[in-house]
Amino acid sequence: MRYSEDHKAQTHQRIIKEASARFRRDGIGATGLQPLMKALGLTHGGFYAHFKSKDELVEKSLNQAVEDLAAHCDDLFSKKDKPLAAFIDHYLSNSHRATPEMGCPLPTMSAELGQRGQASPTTDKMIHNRLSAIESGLPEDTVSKSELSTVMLSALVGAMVLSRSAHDPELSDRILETTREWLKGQAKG
Amino acid sequence: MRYSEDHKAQTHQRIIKEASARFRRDGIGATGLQPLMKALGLTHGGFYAHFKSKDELVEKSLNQAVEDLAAHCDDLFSKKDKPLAAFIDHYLSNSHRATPEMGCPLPTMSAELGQRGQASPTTDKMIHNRLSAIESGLPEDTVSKSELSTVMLSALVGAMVLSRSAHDPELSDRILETTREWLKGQAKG
DNA sequence: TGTACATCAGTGAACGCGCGTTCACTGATGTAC
DNA sequence: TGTACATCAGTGAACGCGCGTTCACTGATGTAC
Repeated sequence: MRYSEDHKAQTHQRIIKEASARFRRDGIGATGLQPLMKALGLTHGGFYAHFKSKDELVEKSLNQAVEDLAAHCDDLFSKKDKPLAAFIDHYLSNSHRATPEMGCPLPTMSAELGQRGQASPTTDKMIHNRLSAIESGLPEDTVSKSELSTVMLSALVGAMVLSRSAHDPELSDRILETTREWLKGQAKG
Repeated sequence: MRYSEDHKAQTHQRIIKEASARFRRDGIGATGLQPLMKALGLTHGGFYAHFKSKDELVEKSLNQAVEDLAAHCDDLFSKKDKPLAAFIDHYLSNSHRATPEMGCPLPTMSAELGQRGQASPTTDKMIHNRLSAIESGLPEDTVSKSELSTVMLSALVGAMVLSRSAHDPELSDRILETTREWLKGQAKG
């Protein structure tokens, strides 16, 4: 072989990783396959040796992002003693707002996935992951954990969408901070 | 004149109206000017007699949507005795979920506006409108009206984004219903 | 040890298509004389 | 009353461009004999 044994698998993963970042940062429709492959030092023709279509790449990128973030989330929930507060702080942080390409796909991709008619079980898996993470961080004696975690996820996603689209930095900050502190208040029970 | 005196102004408005619907339903990038003009029985060449670019149309469409929804909202708040509960019911209704083209631009357009670098004072105006509407519907004795209305708007927008992107109808319904009932509980004070 | 062949990840030209945008033009009307 | 001209909303062909996708090919490697 001209390449090492797992070379193709590595390239496959590199494409997914780069795509998953670009889809979140620029949007799915605005991400071209040609520039994407070029950024990896490859030519666009080779793309179809790895994926049968752009839609398949979207699906796989989403899956990858879900797994990465689930791992990251588990990590956070196992290390901190107040994991839910830490999660909220992280989700509604300036750094998450500034780096959509590394962040949660829900505020960046889900609207477009809906519009493209590309909602899939993967989208649901992502939502369920987030919901159960939040739920596991709620105090034992919380009355309606499932309901509260649903509302909390809605507020997290909505606040990030709004703060990213606000033109005035003060408005953007205020949305983030207010929602963050309020949710942490709720998280205490 | 070949056309009535306000003919051009009418066409101008028809373009804005159709665009504002398509932008919300399909996304900005996925909406072509050619199909848009065709749907109005016009040819695409004439577009630039009305707008200097697609971006200008986006901006004006958003402005139009903001004004329409503000009017609709004022109407709702003046007629009902529990306007905030009615607003929440309406925002998180099945019918709003099913007709993004007639609904709030925040869940449908704001993420893309951010990604396009097209966030503008109009986006902020839309957010401020919604915030003050919600705030005006909160009970007199609410402790931190401004904070609560911010969180409520985040939850409204997030719940709509999530429910529209969910693949499983049950999950979609559950997000809508749970957030709706929970927010109405908060609205009571 | 040397030669012929198979493998296969990646190459790059080409495909048709729709995009946003430009522009010379049309043709029905109102106005001037 | 009739003719020449100005107006201007809308027409439709054309522009260059990037898109997703296809495909015949390359060339470095491992294998067979």
